[in-house]
Amino acid sequence: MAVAMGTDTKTAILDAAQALLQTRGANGISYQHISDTVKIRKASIHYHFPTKHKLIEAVLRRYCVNFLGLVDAIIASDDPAPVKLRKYIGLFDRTLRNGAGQKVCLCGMLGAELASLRSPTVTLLQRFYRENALRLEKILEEGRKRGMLRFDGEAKTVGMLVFSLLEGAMLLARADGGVKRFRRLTSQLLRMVGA
Amino acid sequence: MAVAMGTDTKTAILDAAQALLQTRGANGISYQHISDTVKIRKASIHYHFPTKHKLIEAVLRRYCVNFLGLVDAIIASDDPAPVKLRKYIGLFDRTLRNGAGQKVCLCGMLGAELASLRSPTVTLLQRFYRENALRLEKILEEGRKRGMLRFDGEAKTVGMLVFSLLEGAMLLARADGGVKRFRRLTSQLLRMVGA
DNA sequence: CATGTTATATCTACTAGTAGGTAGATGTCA
DNA sequence: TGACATCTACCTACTAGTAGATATAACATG
Repeated sequence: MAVAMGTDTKTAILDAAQALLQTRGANGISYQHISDTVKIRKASIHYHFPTKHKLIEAVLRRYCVNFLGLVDAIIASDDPAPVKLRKYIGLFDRTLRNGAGQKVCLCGMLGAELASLRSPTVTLLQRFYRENALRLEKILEEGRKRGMLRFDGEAKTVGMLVFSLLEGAMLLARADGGVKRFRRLTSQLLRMVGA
Repeated sequence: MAVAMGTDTKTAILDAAQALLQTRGANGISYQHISDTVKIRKASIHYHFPTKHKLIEAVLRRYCVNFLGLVDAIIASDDPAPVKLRKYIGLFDRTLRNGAGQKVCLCGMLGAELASLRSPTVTLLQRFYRENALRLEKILEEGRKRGMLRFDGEAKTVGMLVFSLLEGAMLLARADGGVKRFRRLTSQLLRMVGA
């Protein structure tokens, strides 16, 4: 089953690459690292993803689709805004938990390495940031309108603020304090938007 | 003047390394990059800093002392808390501006690359985070006591939140929106602590 | 004051290992 | 047979780090 096998391998490569990217970053990993994890030869990875840039781009593309899909599901639910917000934060919390406290958001990591990335990847990254801020704005605005959230200022700005904080808090929590600290920070954040 | 010359070179190496670290990260730079910038041979860098880890550690150590020194000066002034907070944020703002929008806080960058760092560097990084949170707590608590700041929750937690946001906002602003976006985020932050 | 000594600092030239990437043979299945 | 997938073997470029020669300047001694 050449086609099916190939697809599985491709997914396995993407999975391994993503996990490595989230812990060590783009400049901290090599095809050899991925090869060791997936148990496939280095050259075979090049067959599926001819260059490292293309591989990173593919990982990022898949990550964005998945992540924003989860966010959209949260938004589509009929939960009240504070619950939606909690669930949104839960996505980040889960990443921190699943990676044994060593993984951060892929886009936070790549954001730090921005100078090493190429055009399609950078554009994807920017879009990811914007899409998240946009969705948070939506949740916040709706929550405020229904009196379930309370904060001053534009919902758009607060949305960006929430997103920035989550990315920053993940980095800091990984270095010091772990999930526990992350939760203390997000609880405080929720309090500050009146949730 | 062997001694004086050596000191200057050492400083020049630290300066170049820091600038490169803030834009490209630890895994994104090499002794050759520094050599090109400082106009000294690669081997001469090894004379001053035998290994890359030692060099990074030295850069970080100097950065922490400088940065915390500036923060302490802000705290020691008799400005009201909201002004102190603004000045503190100004330190990050300046980094973003000076680096033509390409530099982020050294400790935010190294935080992302945590998995590639070694023990003394990691410890320094953790200390830097704690020291900043501590100083912010001080400013926040004092401001609230005097009625010049208004927020719910522990000052300690809010201090960590402010710091996390600043680190996160720098990363995001560099990728998308620049200094302008950074300022919009920090203005909103100030608003949320009643400044 | 001239001279030899020593420590500091820089250089050229090298090593072993790893990086990303390629060529081409081999296997495998429809 | 032919497309897909994987392999071995290799290439060139770059990595961190080392060895050893050389320059320089402060210092001690006759």
